[in-house]
Amino acid sequence: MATQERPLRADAERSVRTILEAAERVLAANPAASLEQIAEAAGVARTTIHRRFANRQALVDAMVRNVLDQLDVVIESAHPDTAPPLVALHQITAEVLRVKLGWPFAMTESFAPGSKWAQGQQQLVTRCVALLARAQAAGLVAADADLPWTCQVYYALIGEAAHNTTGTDPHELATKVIDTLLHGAGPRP
Amino acid sequence: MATQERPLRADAERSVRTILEAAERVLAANPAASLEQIAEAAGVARTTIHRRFANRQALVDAMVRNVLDQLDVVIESAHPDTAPPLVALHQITAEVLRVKLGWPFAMTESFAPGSKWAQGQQQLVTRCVALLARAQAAGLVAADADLPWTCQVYYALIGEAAHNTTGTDPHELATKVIDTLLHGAGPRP
DNA sequence: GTTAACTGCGACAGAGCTGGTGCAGTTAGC
DNA sequence: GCTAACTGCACCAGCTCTGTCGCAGTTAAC
Repeated sequence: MATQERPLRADAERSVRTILEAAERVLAANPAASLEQIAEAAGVARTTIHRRFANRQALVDAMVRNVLDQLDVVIESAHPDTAPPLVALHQITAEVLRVKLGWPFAMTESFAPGSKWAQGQQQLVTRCVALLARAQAAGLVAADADLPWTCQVYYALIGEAAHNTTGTDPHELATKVIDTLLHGAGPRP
Repeated sequence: MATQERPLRADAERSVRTILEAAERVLAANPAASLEQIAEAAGVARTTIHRRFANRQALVDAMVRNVLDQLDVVIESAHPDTAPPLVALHQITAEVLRVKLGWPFAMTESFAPGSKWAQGQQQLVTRCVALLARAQAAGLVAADADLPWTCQVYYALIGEAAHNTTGTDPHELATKVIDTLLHGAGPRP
């Protein structure tokens, strides 16, 4: 079966990575795809997936945990509590976009409402709101802004930007996202 | 065995409605739900669903067609080509929100990328861009704004607003959406 | 070099979903 | 009131997916 604690051998570790990446590709295209299809995309026998992951849910969970860990690192390394708000915001946006472009399925899965990841996600929202509050204190955000709503909009903008296959440079996209978030589409004074 | 052209009897018509509404409720909660669950929610035998809809896809198609028709009516009645842009925008936003709150599954389904509804959706985008262009001419939107991107943001904002169960009044939500779309979260001059 | 871990393959059982049929009872429409 | 349409029910056939097993061959780790 799977999901044991014993350290994996190097080749097993490798096939786990391969499976996770293939699952991302396949499930992004079709969330209802079978394990058979995932195995084929990974160049692996279906039984191997079952050996490494107890069931489909365990596989998805591993994918989600993977991106959540990445997001944690990304946010931490942007120093959202000490760096200038706009700098941190830009840095985080670009990096989150990079993660989202690579792991779209796992990303949407982790953000699915009412999932087991709700608490982990709530933690992200809290940090996001905290950063926005710093931006507010710095005058970047209106004093009377609805921060949870702004945070929601921020996530949505990142999601939309990730759909834009044209501008694939994360930093360029990040600039657009933050510009839209702060100023909208209206005329500038 | 279904989707015939012969006019349905009144009771059959009624059960079709019941099934569509139940399907919306069930599939919104779980897109992978079985027809059995939908039938149960509709207070109907599963075979009845099969009698009215050739297969699962036909059922979903009917749901999507239903909302697309609603959206068409909604947009048309707001006179997007003649009414003042801001008025039309607000009117459309509020009504679309009303539709989305009632048919979240069908709505996201119809907007799924690469679906058979892509062309119908493209038509909506075109009309949306046209309306935004009028708003641009009226000075509501920056002259150098990226209209397709703005339209994308507009859709995303509507989607997010629909997740807000707190402010359930469509007009209130519409105000928030348009305000965010045009001005973002930054401080007002 | 030995051993334990890993993999592919073939096969299997079980479960769930789909789509269909026939029949008896009810109901809308004329 | 008559007829055709509609529905629920029981039942069935077929399919796909999941999860498991054993075995033979390969490979990493000591």
